[in-house]
Amino acid sequence: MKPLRRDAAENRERLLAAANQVFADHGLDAGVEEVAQAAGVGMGTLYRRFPSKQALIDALVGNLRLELLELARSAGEREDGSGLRWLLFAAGELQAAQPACLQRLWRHSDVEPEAVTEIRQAFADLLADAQRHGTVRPDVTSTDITLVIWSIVGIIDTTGAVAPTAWRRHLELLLAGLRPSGQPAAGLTEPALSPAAAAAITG
Amino acid sequence: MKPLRRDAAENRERLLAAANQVFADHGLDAGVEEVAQAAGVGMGTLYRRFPSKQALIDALVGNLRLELLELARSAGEREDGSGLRWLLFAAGELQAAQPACLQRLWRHSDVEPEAVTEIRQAFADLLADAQRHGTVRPDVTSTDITLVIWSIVGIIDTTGAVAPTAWRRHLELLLAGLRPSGQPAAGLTEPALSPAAAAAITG
Amino acid sequence: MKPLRRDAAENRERLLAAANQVFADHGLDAGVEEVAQAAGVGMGTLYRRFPSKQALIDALVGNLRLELLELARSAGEREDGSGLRWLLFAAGELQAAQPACLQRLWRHSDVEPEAVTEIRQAFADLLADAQRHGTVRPDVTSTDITLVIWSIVGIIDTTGAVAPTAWRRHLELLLAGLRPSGQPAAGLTEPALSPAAAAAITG
Amino acid sequence: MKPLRRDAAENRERLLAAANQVFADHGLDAGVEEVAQAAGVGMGTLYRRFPSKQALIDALVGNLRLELLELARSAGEREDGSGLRWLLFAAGELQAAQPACLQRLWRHSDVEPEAVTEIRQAFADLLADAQRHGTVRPDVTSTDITLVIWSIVGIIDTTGAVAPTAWRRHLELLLAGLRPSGQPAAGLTEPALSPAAAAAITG
DNA sequence: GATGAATGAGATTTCATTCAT
DNA sequence: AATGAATGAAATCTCATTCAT
Repeated sequence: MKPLRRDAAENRERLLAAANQVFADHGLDAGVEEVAQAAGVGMGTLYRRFPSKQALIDALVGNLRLELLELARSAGEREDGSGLRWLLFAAGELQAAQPACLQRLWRHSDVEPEAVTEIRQAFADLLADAQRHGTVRPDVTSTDITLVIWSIVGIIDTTGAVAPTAWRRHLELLLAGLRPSGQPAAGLTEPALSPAAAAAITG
Repeated sequence: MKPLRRDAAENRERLLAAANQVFADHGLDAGVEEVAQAAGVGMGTLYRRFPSKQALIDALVGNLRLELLELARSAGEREDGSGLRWLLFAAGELQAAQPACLQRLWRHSDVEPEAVTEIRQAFADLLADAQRHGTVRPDVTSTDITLVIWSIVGIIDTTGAVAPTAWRRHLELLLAGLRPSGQPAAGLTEPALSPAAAAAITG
Repeated sequence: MKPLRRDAAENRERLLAAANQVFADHGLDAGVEEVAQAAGVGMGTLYRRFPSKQALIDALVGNLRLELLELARSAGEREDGSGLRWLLFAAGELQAAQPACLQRLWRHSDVEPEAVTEIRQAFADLLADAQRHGTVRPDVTSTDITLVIWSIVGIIDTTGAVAPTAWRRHLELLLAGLRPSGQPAAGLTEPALSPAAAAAITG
Repeated sequence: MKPLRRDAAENRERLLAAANQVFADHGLDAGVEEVAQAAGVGMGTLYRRFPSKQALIDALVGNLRLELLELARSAGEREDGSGLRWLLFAAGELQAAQPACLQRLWRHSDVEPEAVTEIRQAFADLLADAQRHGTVRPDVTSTDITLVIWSIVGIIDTTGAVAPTAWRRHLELLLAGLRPSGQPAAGLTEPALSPAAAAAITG
């Protein structure tokens, strides 16, 4: 596993960036040739770096998982019960910024499986922490948080192209649903999706 | 637009049912030949009924939109403020039962546009009704409800194959987030997604 | 395993014939597109009949093996000790006429394995018969006959394009080598390869 | 045509040796990259020494032809009529030891054409010598000997990987076929191909 | 001179769509 | 009208050859 030559490493990065762009714009069905062109390299270079289209997608997924892991670790350092909320927003930002393979991100695949496990554990710990601090009702489970993420993915998947921050307000509402019974709901600070945008999305 | 002969109409229905099954099982990338086989007809018949694969998908989308419209109209007849909640659950059931083209359902397309408009209006009315009855906080907008639906779509898309009812609990949490500040949160009656299922999905 | 429609069966035959021609002329490395064009059909038709290039080659090999089996059975009906000689010449003719996949014909592959077994057995029986009739020396084994065939394959492979009958005289010499010690050698009735042809082959 | 620097000459030899190995193991379709790796050099070095894959193969062919020429000259020094037999066995040994490009060895190509001519002439002379000594029947021609060689090539090509000496017994039989009518056949001293090996080859 | 990354034409294979039977 | 075979453009992937380091 020797390190890549500098030019090779550059091409690898350009390919990943191009793939992110192309797949985000045209979906994972976009041809690899388009990716290669967007990266400014030939087909052969793409296939030298990534032995198959799947491997290219996997690399994107893996990168994203690792970035999420970084965020999860950062969130774990907070000790005031705000880590869960912080991580959910941070994960949303990351996913909204890199929507190329959202559909594969949380689907079974063998890329960086330890990262997934650790992220899941981090969410569980942060949930417990939040519940200890009384900001989340006690009957919420770890898998409820998982669903929160998948819910956000669904929103970004639908609205991302037109209203890339619409998910934030939805997350606020979700978090309001998680608060303990007695605790008063905070006001919604994020703006709602504009009706015009909603109409543009749905047709 | 003369009516179809009876056998032709039968073929049409069988094709739609087969498409629903096949696309739900293998995604929209599944081949049209598989659909024709599942319907027990030849390719020529499929293309006589639907001039393109896209037209077939559009027909599924249109049907679903019309069914949702039916539900929306039913919900509108409720006058006790419960219509919004009822419609959201009913729409979830429908979407979980027919996950073939969820991703296209709420994307721009010219199939049954009046239905979409009317559904959107129905949600707006039901929201106003709920707010009038004090079951939803007043700063929730109509597009917030739209996002609730897309959120549920995201959940079903991810969990549907393994845990087809997992979305219900999430919707309960979401609805809890919509409740006015003073109103105490109800207990969660739907079961949470099992950790085993979550692990099976994510890998 | 329903029978093919007439037109489909025709196309199948034309593809096999075209493949025989193209592979014989340009080797197995020839592109499948060339085969399709030679058959006068589109690529899709080729791949509808044969799911891969390998399957196409296998079909050729299988056909040839079955034809050889027919010959072997015919040879077995002779009871005057001449069956071995007859079969060797007949197999030579067949192989010289269809040199497309000689190299795969006798290599391990799972096409019609029973045919191979039966052919091998036929040769063994014919050898024993010839030895009983005193036309082949007793220390010749069944695998010696196998090598005779592979030897002929080598000749056809090299000379087939220029001198498609050159193998015959070589087979006469080989058979002379198999005769019992006392038996006088017959005259060579087949013409020798012309020096000009040999020079043309070797360069 | 200045001589190569010592290290360059070394690289050339290592490339030829590697090509012999790789092509023998995986056929001439093996990639040039594999050859370069086996030789422990980079692609650029390979292409500096040999301007194309064909040139590399040609070099192997040329070497083999020159080695055969050496053998032919040695055989010519024998004056007891045994030269032909000796050369055929020696050529067989050489070809069995270097089976990388047997199929090209006797095909038209412009590498070392004088060697080919001289080898052919040597065989013709040795044949005449053998006939003069009465060890080969008079109606055998020079091209018959050529076919003997190609026959051996066919055997090695098929059996070489499993039974690298199987060709010897076949050559004995062939030589028996060449002996004059009156001369008694010698016993076969080489072992026959085992049935197990034959089965392993054919499948 | 040596290296190995980059190139891109060409190979195999798929599949939405058309058309002869 | 129904069938399913035929079509061919487009996708993924390979590899002999070139070229920047």
